[in-house]
Amino acid sequence: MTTGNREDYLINILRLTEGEGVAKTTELATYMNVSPASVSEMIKVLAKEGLVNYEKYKGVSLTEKGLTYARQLRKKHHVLERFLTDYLNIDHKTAHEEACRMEHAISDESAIKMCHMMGTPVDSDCQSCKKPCKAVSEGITRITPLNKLAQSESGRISHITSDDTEVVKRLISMGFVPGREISIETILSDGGPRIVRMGNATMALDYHLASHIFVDTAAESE
Amino acid sequence: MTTGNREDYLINILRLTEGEGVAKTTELATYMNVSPASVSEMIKVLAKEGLVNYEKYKGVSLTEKGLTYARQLRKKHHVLERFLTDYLNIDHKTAHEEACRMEHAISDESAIKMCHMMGTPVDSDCQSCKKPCKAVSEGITRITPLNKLAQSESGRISHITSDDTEVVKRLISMGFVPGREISIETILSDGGPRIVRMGNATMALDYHLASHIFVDTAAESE
DNA sequence: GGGTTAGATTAGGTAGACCTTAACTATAAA
DNA sequence: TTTATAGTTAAGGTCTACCTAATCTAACCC
Repeated sequence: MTTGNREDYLINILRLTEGEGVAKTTELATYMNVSPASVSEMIKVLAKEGLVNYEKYKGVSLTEKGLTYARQLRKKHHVLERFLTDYLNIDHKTAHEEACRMEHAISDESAIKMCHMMGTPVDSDCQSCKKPCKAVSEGITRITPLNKLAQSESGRISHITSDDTEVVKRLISMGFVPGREISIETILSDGGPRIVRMGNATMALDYHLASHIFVDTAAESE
Repeated sequence: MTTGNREDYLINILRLTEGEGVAKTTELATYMNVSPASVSEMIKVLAKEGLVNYEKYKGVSLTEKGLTYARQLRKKHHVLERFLTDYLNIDHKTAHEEACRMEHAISDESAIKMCHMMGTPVDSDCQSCKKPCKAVSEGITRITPLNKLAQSESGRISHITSDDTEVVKRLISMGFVPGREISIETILSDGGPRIVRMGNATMALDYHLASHIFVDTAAESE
């Protein structure tokens, strides 16, 4: 793992190379408010770690490894930023600044799980983000809204999603936490409440509310 | 703001001084796996910032300011750790390590709001945490157990939960179905039964039983 | 092709955060 | 009062990250 600062360089290189193929030293220096000399120096370090392609006087670009790393970072940033604004009600500017700090501290695993928790792709124009989230929530396993599950079926909560943040918050506070095992005890009527069991708690849940909880039926027992 | 490392020193001083009044240099050094010399040095820095009381050869203790700071950090740690384990299903050991990193990055504001989001006090022996959490968590979501509702208050049943499946089933069979409007007609005594009205039925309900029914008081008529 | 110049690189240096070892000093218990 | 233990200072090392100044290169124009 590299330092937070190095990670910032990577992200900025990603930003600058997204359109063009390479980022120029001066360009990057201006962007980051440091001297070109500092950039040259840092680039060499990053090159030594195999994160950037570097040909003297020709500008930098990310290697495959660096690209993955940088995208991952950006994803973390988005995931955190979104969490801060949507779940904690932090204003966007503050959330952004905070995400800038936290993106260096959060692990890959947590970022992905956070993404799942929030249920939706984090950033519509972030491919590396969109895909894994989608993939995990739809492709790999059978994800079904809780209200579509038959009696006695069970699985693991994959994610919770709703247009309404409040609904998500409420469900989570009720204990519908992604990752937990859940099973349908009883279905009272077709469009009626579901009685479900999670761990050693049983609860009855409105049909409509249940539709926001997505269950991975492939992951029964651990 | 100090660096992450300095913050670690503060937390560890807090830990070691919690029982005794002061932490000894060597003790702290052993605890943190650094030389006593490093501790002496750092202590001086922290003293200069007004975070610790330091008398040569007499050990360190936190000043009021340092105590607040350190408690805040510990709170952040707990809040994050709890979020990681409960919401993201990260195992405890990993969550702890990650919280150690993130506690230095998260803002006070976010930590508090995160605490609110999770609804419960983060740490039972952390006063500064206990209070605000309770207050706001009840404020924001306005989901209240039926037995805590005041007379003539009303709302919509959000969910029913209990360790005991039978209890949930019984309540459902009595007509306490999520989604239904409910109001408190009469409170017989503080810990006594509630007489409630749902639709055109009235019934009396044991105080304890009522505690399993959660009512959303914000959503009266939809 | 040769000169000019903008841009990039190297060299060398500063500063801060931590850490270490080694030598010295205070404290308190025998 | 002595002495062991704990604590402190001094001196110095490493690492990260930055800077300025000087040098170098590529590329473009004539």
